[in-house]
Amino acid sequence: MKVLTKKTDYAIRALLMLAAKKGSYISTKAISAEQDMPYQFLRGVLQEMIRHGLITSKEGVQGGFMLEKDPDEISVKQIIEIFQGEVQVSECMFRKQICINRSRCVLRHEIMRIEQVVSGEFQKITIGGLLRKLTAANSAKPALNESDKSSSETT
Amino acid sequence: MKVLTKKTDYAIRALLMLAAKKGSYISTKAISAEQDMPYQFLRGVLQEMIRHGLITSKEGVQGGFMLEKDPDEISVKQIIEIFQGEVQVSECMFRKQICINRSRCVLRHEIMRIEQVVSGEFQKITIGGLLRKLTAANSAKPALNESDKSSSETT
DNA sequence: TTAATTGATATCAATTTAGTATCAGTTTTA
DNA sequence: TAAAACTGATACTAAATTGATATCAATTAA
Repeated sequence: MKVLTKKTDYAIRALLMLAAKKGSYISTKAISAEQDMPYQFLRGVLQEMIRHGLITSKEGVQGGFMLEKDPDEISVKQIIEIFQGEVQVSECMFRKQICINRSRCVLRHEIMRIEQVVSGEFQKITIGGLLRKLTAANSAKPALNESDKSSSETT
Repeated sequence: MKVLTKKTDYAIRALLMLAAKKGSYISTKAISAEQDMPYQFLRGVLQEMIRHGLITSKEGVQGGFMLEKDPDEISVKQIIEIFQGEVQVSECMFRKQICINRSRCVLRHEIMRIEQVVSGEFQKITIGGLLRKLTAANSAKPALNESDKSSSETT
């Protein structure tokens, strides 16, 4: 059970970069190089975020993307919803067919409770919040955007 | 973002039926008919659960499947793990590559916290618990396994 | 012996996910 | 003004996952 897709992951990390340099344009090339994401794929992700009003762009040389919204107003939940759709359980089975039998209903009720929990947790996490943690981590340790194998838990 | 796949859904509901008639064998045919699940697909799901020791089977006429474990010892988390793998975030990116850069690490930390929350919620829900809710619902309202459009919220 | 059943596979189609390629248009700058 | 560095908009592809079907062998009860 995988929670985040690549698109969501790339989107969040791109937004973190844009938030860190709010007010200036950063090119797809710069983001993809620094964050190690496939260039063309990232372009698609960024364009999708323009459509959703999270960022703006400037064409041509010195162009790129810039954060549009307040980082504290962008939640991970919003980003997930853009790239993976609403946090929900089993699409059709609980929504379209509307509770076929009791065991489905009982199960559905419990699952929907979890849906709320998960959704709420993702809403709590914002780009602004993540960025502050990121900056705090950076000031504690010298390396800024380099590889960091010291804090690696394999989990 | 879909939480449960069909396999997990079918598995849970099949287990609920087996738990309700613990000690006796129920055939795939009976389960698939009552719960409206595709016969061959369900067979695969049931066989997978045998391999994981949740149920046992008896071949031949009057054969079928029987619950092996205590319903209170079977959590939805276990079932998800059988059919969808461990509740985790973005496989490779946080595990295999072990924290490539800081933004990934910070994000990972938050996501892993949610992972714990979600996982914990799924662990709380057991077949036994669901069954009790199911029975309580059934005694409140007459219909046992029939369609139930009265308690339908479209969400 | 036959019908009902599971065991074990093999196969398939649709969807989703991840990624690549291309061409047109825009803007800076040399 | 022309080239280079960009985005906009699509079209395409490959691989993985999901959901489902089909088949044949073995087993068991009646």
